[in-house]
Amino acid sequence: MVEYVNIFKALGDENRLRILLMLKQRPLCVCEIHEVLNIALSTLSAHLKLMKNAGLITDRKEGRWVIYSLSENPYVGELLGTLDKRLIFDPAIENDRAVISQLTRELCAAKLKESAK
Amino acid sequence: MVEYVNIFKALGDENRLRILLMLKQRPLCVCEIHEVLNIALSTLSAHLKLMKNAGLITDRKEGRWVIYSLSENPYVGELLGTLDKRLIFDPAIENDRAVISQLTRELCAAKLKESAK
DNA sequence: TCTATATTTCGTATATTATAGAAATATATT
DNA sequence: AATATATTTCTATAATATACGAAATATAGA
Repeated sequence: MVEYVNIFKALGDENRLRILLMLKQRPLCVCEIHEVLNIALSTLSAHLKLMKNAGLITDRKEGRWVIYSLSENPYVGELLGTLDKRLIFDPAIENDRAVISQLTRELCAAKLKESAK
Repeated sequence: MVEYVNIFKALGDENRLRILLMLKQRPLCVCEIHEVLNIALSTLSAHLKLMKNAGLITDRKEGRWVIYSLSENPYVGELLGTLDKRLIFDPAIENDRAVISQLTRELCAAKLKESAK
C-alpha cells in the first residue's frame, strides 16, 4: 500500500503535476522543465527525485543533459491518461504545453547562460 | 488544477486510503471507522474533513451518528475502482474488510463505551 | 430539562515537506 | 589539463501535515 501512498503524495503538488503533464508531451531535460516552472534548480531537482522514487518518472543521461521521461508503469499511464483528459483545458497546463512546443534544449541552455550574468 | 492536487493530497496518506477503501464496502459511521483504525477520534475527524473538502466523501446525519459515504463524483469512482483492484490482496486492506464485515454501529458504540471506563 | 452518547473543534507538540542559495559533482569542449 | 555547462547535494528555514488530549457542540432518550 505504501507504494500507492507514495504515488499519490507525488501527484499531490501543483509543480509536480505540471511536470508530469509536460512529460506526457515529450521527454524533457532539467533545464527545459526549469525554463517553464521558474523555481530554483535545487527545488526542481528535489521534485524530480521524489517522483523518480515514487516510480512516476525515469531519467537517462545524454551528454551533459539529464532527460526525464514518464515511467512505463501501466498504472502511472492510466492515472496520467485520465488526468490529461480532464486537465486539457486548464489554463496553466495549456500554457505549459504552448511554452514547451517552442523550447529546445539548446534554446533553454542559452537562456540559462544569459540569466547567469 | 487545484481540485486535482487536493484529491491526490487526500489520497496520499495511509489512513485515508484505508478509510476510502472501507467506504467502498459500505457507508460507515465515525465510530465504526475509529474501531478499525485505532487513532484518536480528533485525528480521524480531521482526516474525514480533509477528504470531504477534497470531494472524496460525503456525510449525512442519522440520529446521533454521522454516516460517511464515498462521493458520487465519477472521477473518484474511477480512481477508487482501479485502486481497489490493485489493493485487493494487500494484507492491511484485507484485514480492514474482515473487521468491517463483523461490525455494526451498535457493537462499536458499545466498545467505545467500554473503553471510556 | 437533564444525562449519555457521538462527533467536532481547539490548543499544541512533533514530523514531514517545500524552498532557496551555496558548494560539490559530472561531463563536454577547448 | 583547464574551463564551461548542467545537474545534484548540502544546509538552513519556513510552511504544512499529523497527532493527541481536553473542551465544546449536537442530538437522543430518560
